[in-house]
Amino acid sequence: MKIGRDFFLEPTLKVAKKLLGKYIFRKYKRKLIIGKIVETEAYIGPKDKASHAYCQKEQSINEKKKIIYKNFSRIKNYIQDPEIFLNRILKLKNAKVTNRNLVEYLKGGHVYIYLIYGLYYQFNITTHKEGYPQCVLIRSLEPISGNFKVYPNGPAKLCNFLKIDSSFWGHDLIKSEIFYLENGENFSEKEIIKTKRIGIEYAKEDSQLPWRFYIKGNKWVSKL
DNA sequence: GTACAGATTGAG
DNA sequence: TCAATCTGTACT
Repeated sequence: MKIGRDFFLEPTLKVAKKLLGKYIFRKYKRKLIIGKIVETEAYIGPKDKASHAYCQKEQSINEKKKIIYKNFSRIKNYIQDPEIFLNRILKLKNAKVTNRNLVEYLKGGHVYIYLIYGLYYQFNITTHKEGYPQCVLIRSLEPISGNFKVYPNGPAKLCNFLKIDSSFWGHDLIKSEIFYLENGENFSEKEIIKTKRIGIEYAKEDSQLPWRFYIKGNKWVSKL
């Protein structure tokens, strides 16, 4: 069964754990690529120093508006009332808006994908209510169907496996017929390993938060 | 305008 | 350990 909107509207840490064991379906060239999520990380902006929505210096309202207007055509299909969307973002403190991270402010169930190091894509799913920049980074999949020569055991590698790129920026996983999630296994707290997140040393004390989750004993969890 | 770091990866 | 080289930020 396809996963619906409500699944993604819950608190981000809960969603990050619930996503373990769920299936990602991707229709590509008349074939179905399937992967089971085995590793995730939560990013809870704007208070989380590791989040793209975190800013040390407050961004001006005019600068935020400029970026939202500039990118409006890219997100207009995913919001109901532009006025409400704008006001929610503008009243949030210490929240940064960029051309890249704007989709993080959409309600749960949308795709936040971006290029990192000029080479690799990172696939995140937005969580929580509209106006709050929170998401879950999908770090590793267990391949169920697809090209088994392309290992999906890493955040960039799984994008290659799923054949997704920046064209999916903002994509709605709930309404989509070509890229969506299906229900799968549920894991208890003791079957879920919690560690600090990877590669975010710059986030100071927040780099130590236990917001990375993976299925205990699963061989497809990414290597460090 | 220029410099630099980053939610990574595979090769050596 | 390093290079691949895009995007955002903090400087000049």
